[in-house]
Amino acid sequence: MLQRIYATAFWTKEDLKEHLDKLEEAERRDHRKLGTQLDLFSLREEVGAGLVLWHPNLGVVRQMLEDYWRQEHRRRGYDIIYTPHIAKSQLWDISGHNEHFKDNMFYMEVDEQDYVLRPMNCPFHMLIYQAKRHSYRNLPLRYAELGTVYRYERSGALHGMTRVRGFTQDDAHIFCTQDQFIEEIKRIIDLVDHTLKLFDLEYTIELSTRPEGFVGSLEIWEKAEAGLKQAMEEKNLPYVINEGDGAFYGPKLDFKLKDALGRTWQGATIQLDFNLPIRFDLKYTEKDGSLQTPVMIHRVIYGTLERFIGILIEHYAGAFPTWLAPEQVVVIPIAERHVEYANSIYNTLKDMDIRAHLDDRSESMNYKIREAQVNKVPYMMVIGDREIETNQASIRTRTKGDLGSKDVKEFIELLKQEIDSKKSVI
RNA sequence: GCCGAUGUAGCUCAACGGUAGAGCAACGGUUUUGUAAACCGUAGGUUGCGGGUUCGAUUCCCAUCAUCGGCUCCA
Repeated sequence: MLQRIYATAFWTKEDLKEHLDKLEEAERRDHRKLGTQLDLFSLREEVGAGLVLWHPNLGVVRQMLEDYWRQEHRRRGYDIIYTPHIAKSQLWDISGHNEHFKDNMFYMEVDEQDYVLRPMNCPFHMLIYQAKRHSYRNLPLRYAELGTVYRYERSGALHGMTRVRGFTQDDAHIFCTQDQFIEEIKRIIDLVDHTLKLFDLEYTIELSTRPEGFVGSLEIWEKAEAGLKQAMEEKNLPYVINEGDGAFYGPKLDFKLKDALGRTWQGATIQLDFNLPIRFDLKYTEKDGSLQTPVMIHRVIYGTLERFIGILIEHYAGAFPTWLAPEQVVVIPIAERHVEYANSIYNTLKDMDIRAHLDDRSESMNYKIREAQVNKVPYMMVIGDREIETNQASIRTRTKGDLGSKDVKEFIELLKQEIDSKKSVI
């Protein structure tokens, strides 16, 4: 009989202590723990493994990410589309998913027809492309969708929000000519870099090249790989090459993010696809009138909202920057006679579209402050006799503590600036 | 899916063969407070679900679902 034994060894006591400190910190930042503590999300046995319930607090964070995403995509020439979450099995025969991913898909039968809960969005996007004739003149076409998909992941692979069975990809498919895809890839890299910088996330990039059993011509693979390398070099970004690790349908660039435990997670990915456009018989008319097959790029920026936000929770240790914070300000009247003035401040905040809450419970100021701190609310406005006299508010931040009294109007202006710029200014 | 572990109140945990207990949260009351927890009280559980062993199971056994650590796989 074989017995497996795991051990971790250290040369010195200091190394051991460092390791233990790191574990403790990782536990403190664990998104699953913070998910309960901060009332962000839950998983329920009766719903099913790997299916996330987003609570109102995390709903706010998601909305902010989605708003930012839509704005950036509109700005960068994407068309936003919506497609169904299920499709007849026939569609997945065309795409080849039934052949390759059968074990990972959810099937159902209705009216003696087989349907599939979609594991990917691409087939739908290609059908939209197919809906009309295309000319080289209107390429590239960029279809984007926050597409929710379902994949039957192995039970042992599930992990909090970062590895689940139902998730929303911030997906897009770009249809372009062979002369355009390098430029398109550079544009995507820009968007990824811009987005990850916004969250102060560090990443590493991996380029995966042609595997055994690839589809498409050697010529286009070489052009594609060279194109990806060229794009990386022109962007002056370091990357490592995973020789032969590309998908059978095309080479790809993967952006890896780290969680609190130092584990790396796949985030953004940019994949060239020489296969699906052929399977779906996609065409466009070239200058000379001939019909050509477009190059398709699959790409995600966040990857999935579930995983990305899980990583963000750990990255910020639950203390979201003001623009993302579920609750941005708590107004704390010290005694009952301060509630009226506090309420007027609260109404002003609300009118300014700032996520605020008036804590007018008959609890002590210290209790309210503690609760706001525990909930990691970025700002507290404490209101007492002094503040009412001077038309001010005593400002406390979750990180710097008491900042003293400030003019209410001026403070709200700063706060608004901080939210709009998505950067800390106070 | 595999190897190992765990599942007790909303949360964090205790009790471990003799009809479940605390703190916090919730609710009611008192208190009106100056920068991280005022005080008193009330309520809350077929111990994940199903079976078995036993006079008796939260406790032991089996199965199942879920979670956790690792492997494999992936966004």
